[in-house]
Amino acid sequence: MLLSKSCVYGLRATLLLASNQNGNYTSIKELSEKLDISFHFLTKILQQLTAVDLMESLKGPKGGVRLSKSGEEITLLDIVIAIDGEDLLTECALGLPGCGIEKPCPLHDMWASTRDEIREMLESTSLTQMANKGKKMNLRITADGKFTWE
Amino acid sequence: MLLSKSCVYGLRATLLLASNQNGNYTSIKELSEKLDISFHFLTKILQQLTAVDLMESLKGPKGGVRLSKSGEEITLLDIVIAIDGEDLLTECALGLPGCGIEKPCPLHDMWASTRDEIREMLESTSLTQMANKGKKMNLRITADGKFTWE
DNA sequence: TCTATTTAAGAGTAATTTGTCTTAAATATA
DNA sequence: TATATTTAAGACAAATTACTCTTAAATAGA
Ligand code: FES
Ligand code: FES
Repeated sequence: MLLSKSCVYGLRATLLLASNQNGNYTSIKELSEKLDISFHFLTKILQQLTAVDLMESLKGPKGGVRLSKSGEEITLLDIVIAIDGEDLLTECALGLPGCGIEKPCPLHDMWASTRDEIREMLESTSLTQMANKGKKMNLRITADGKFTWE
Repeated sequence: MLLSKSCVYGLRATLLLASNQNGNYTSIKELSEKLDISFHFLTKILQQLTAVDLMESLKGPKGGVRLSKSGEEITLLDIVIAIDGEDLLTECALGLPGCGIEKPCPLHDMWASTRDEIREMLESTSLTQMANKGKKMNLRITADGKFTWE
């Protein structure tokens, strides 16, 4: 799997947040229901995003989470790195320690270029871009497809 | 992680087999020692390759494993699919079921093209090609780099 | 101030992946 | 045929990932 489940859940949730960013807090309960993700699990994941200040949270009634800046300023890469770390983008395809430095593995050239392309793709795409695309083309971010971008 | 550890171990072992393919059987013991992989674990992994006839095995003294055809005819993709399955090359980046069909997810276009590129890269590269490259450029297929392509 | 609501934190469970160990089956060779 | 060697198979254990549940802390609003 390219991305962990946690990461995928984090992406889905932040896409949703970016899709109707209005300054208000959205409760994790609401996110978890719309996205059909376990509430407690999603809470844990989103905590990782608030920990690195990609999100802000507020406890209590009217509380919830919101992006800490405009969704245009947050890239998919920001979310991926916050949750899965840099491994995907730095590790050797053969799992050898210290990709690239000293002695590369036989797959290095091929993999390094594909890997850079993945990074480029994630880095050049903002949450808002993806959310807008999803909204405009009515794309899917849940398994059943019942989700609607209001 | 792009590839599972099992898959990576399978690739390393088959690269080694391709690097000195002479019709003889190589014992898994020898492979596991050269590659610094647990013998029993590697045995299990290679069984998956013999199960799909990418390798042949022989029990007893002088026994071991060998590629069932020329390493030029076996691609990296063959090994990856035999061990990790098609998931990496067919699954949705957001983990949604049925990538592409019906309603794609917002990442679909981007991911599908990157994914095809990964497939292309694995499919167009044979074990022998990689092994020759490794031999010629003295590249690394173990963590410590002590391994030598005799 | 009191209460209901909501995130934070952490313990605990389940599933999957990774790795170990033991025994059985096959086979080359003496 | 007897023995040593090697893969096959399967039970088992450890580590990681995925998920659940309970309790604490914060806060808006009555
Ligand atoms: S060293 Fe293996 S991919 Fe870089
Ligand atoms: S539907 Fe998500 S990548 Fe194809």
